[in-house]
Amino acid sequence: MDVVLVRWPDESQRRERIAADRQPRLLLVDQGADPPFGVDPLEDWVRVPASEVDVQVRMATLAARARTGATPLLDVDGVLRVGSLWVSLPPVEGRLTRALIDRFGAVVSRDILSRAGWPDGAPGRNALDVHVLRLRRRLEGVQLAIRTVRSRGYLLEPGCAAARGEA
Amino acid sequence: MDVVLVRWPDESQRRERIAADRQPRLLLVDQGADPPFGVDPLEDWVRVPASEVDVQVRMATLAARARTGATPLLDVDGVLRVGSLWVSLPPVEGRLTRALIDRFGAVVSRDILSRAGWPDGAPGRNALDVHVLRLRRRLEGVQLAIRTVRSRGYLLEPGCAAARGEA
DNA sequence: GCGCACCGTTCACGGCCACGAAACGTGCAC
DNA sequence: GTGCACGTTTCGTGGCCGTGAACGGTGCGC
Repeated sequence: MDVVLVRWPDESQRRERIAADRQPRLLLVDQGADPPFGVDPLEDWVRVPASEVDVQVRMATLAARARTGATPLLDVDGVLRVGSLWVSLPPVEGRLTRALIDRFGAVVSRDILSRAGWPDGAPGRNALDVHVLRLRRRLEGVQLAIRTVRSRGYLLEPGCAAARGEA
Repeated sequence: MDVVLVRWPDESQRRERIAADRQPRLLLVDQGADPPFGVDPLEDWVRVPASEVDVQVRMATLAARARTGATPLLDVDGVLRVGSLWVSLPPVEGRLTRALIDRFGAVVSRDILSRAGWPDGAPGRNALDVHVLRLRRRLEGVQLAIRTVRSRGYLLEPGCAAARGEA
């Protein structure tokens, strides 16, 4: 996702719109203006005029943060895209993945997954386990990991390589 | 938690030690040096010389991020989140942790913990000790520590980085 | 001083259950 | 046929949790 440049304080309401969209942004702070205050890691600011390299580094940092926090995208054809990587998912695994992405980073119960994967009623009890296993293998290729939360469900999160910031 | 000022690139290895402790830090970047690159939201940098207000704002931002990131949060699925780290807690340990978080930083008596962990009546006397032991090990992974207050109870506090600062 | 009760820490063990993983079979599409 | 998607069976592994027991520090009574 691209980093947006915003003049501060001139474009302060544009900043709020962009923040609501959770887009990374770099505020260009006018001489004499007070810099903005906020805890959002997707926002940074720089006092203008600034050297080219300083601006570039801040933008790159914001972009990297956005990348590690970005949620994967599953299109209607069953293609899962994460950054520049992608895999195609068979029907059942696609539906499971959609349920996991809807609550990306949070626990999804086996029950919800079961209903998501088989809307017309689940097959045997172990079918879900096996499909999670196969889905895990497939998701390694796009740097996603399914973590087990015992007796509660599963959770989708960025894989270890992605967490380290490797592209 | 206080923000540490580090000269860059002179004190680069000090920076790494502080980063390992998850302490917020502001790097003072020398004229002519390349600014550092990293995704850690607890790190920021400023090109020296800089105006007083700029440095103050960056330090305040880092301090605010450290505060919000260091406060543990236990969600309904038994997942304990501290900043970007998390662990899943089994039922008994989850209930103990909830009682400890409700009085974060203060002493919680063994009696209250016992009732919190086993609402339907506690098992043997040793059960609480053993669960506290196991909970301690688990919480190391999210930088939290359970301290014993002899004959009073236990208290939960931020882990090693903060402890080093206090001692 | 000594012994002793109290309190807390840690380990080892066993039962139970959730989950992981391999192997196999079926059916479908190309 | 060949390959893939999918479901089932079966077995192994490891987590959760309570118990018992050994060990050590602290403070008290004598």
